[in-house]
Amino acid sequence: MNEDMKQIVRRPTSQRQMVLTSICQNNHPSAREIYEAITRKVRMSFGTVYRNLQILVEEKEITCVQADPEVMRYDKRTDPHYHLHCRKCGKVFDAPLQYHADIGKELAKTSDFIIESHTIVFEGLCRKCAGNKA
Amino acid sequence: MNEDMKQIVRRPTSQRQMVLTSICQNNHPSAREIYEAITRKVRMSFGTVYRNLQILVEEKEITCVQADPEVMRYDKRTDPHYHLHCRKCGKVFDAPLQYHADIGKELAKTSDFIIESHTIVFEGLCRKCAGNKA
DNA sequence: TATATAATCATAACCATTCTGATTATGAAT
DNA sequence: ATTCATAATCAGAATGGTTATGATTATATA
Repeated sequence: MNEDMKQIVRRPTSQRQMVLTSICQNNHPSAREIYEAITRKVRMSFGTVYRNLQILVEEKEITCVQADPEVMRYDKRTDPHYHLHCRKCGKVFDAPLQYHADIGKELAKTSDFIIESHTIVFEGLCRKCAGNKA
Repeated sequence: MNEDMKQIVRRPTSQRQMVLTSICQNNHPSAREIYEAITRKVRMSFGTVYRNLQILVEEKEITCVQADPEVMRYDKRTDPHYHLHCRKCGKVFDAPLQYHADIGKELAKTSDFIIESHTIVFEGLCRKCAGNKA
């Protein structure tokens, strides 16, 4: 029996469920936003939020989105899609644009890089911020 | 004479020139990498590196690239183009792929978001890391 | 040459994220 | 049910990238 063979058996916890629920109820929240939403009702450690975010990503229940340079954001969606990032309020939105799975095909021919996935982030202003005279 | 009217007159410095030169001689370096490359030869404060990076971006002499989740990287190129990010070594490379200026056109119609620009990051393995059995 | 102020330096502060060590909770075996 | 092993939690410290501060230095212009 090898050390590396030993696989961790996860135990479901109310804390992890709350983190997941919070993500599902919010638009691409950051760890801090999740922490604040939860601790308005119950007590939870910041470390617990981060650890459960990692676990949920590992388990493919959520994905993380690197679209806001300031902070990592989390997404209830696990299917590949693109994002909009508002440079004013920092919020991230799903882009209503079809996913182009073969966008890297051309690249795979001309490059010796092994492409596994790709992301597209559109920068600009959300409706609300554009309204408030950009 | 309004306070806001007062415009800063920049003075060229050897430090800023060294930061710029370092970026031109390296592949998408981070602030730390620039700092280390320079301080191998002369003494320079970390704050000076960061401040000059900001200035060079403002002056559009360089651009910053958010492709490595760990750290901000800087690019001698100022024309729009895409990037490859190696998930193993973290290095960032230019993607040999034509820039599609109108990729957001469709989106502009179906979304109320004001799109100003977009970025594409391809994730995967660089040649070197792929060689070293991924 | 004097003056105003931009730039530098060293260091502290800040913020997001990760780690640590003690304690608690849980699933499985007895 | 009780015990046991260990996953999960908590509070707080540590880490690492980045920004701010305050004193000092350098430089463009009068």
